[in-house]
Amino acid sequence: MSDKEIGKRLKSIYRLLLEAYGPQHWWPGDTPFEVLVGAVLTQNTAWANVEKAIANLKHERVLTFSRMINIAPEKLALLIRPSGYFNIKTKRLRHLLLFIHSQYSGSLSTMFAADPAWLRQQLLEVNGIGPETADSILLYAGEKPFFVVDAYTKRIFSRQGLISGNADYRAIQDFFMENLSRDTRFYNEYHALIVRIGKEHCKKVRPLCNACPIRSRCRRRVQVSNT
DNA sequence: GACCAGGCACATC
DNA sequence: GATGTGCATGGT
Repeated sequence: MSDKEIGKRLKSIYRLLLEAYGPQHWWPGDTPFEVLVGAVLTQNTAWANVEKAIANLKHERVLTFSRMINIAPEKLALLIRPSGYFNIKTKRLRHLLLFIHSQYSGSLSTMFAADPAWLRQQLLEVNGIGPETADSILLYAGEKPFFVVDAYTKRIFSRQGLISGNADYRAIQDFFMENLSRDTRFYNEYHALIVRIGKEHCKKVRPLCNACPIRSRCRRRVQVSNT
């Protein structure tokens, strides 16, 4: 398949998803700081559990940079407990906050004014910030055009036959970014739609059901039993 | 009760 | 470099 055909295919899938589900209005957060915190809390975690943790943080009024960096780690862990992995996530949040404090004086707007590629490298050096979390922060908190790759992206697009099943993060991200124009709004919506269809149709073991908007192109099309 | 969720770091081979 | 494991709560 030529590059031109791949680009058309990716845009076609995007259109199908948008027609089926409409705009997803991501990221679900009121401020860039809330988005950044949510990006850590949602690591391998259902969003509904993250919402409970965010609600706790809001109720205790610690969802700002200066408040969160100053509260006791034990208290932070207690508040984010519903999002799971609360001890490790407390450490990861603190690593991230200390990085922003030392490098950007605790200012997200200063941080996002830095060269995006350089900032991405810096974020990846923070313990607890991997490629998906870094790209989520860059795209959804900083509005920088980085395509976010997650488990659903890999599963869905390998089933579509567009990427290899053993492609790594960078290879998959390059695949999208080399075949789609670098557009923050577009990347925002595309990833959100992938998560949406992933939750409904493309879970790890569940086969696609007949209502899947891209089923006709899916290699793993399986008849669903009556359960 | 098993499986899954919008990952990541680290140990081991 | 690839593979396995710990981290943990809450919904289905």
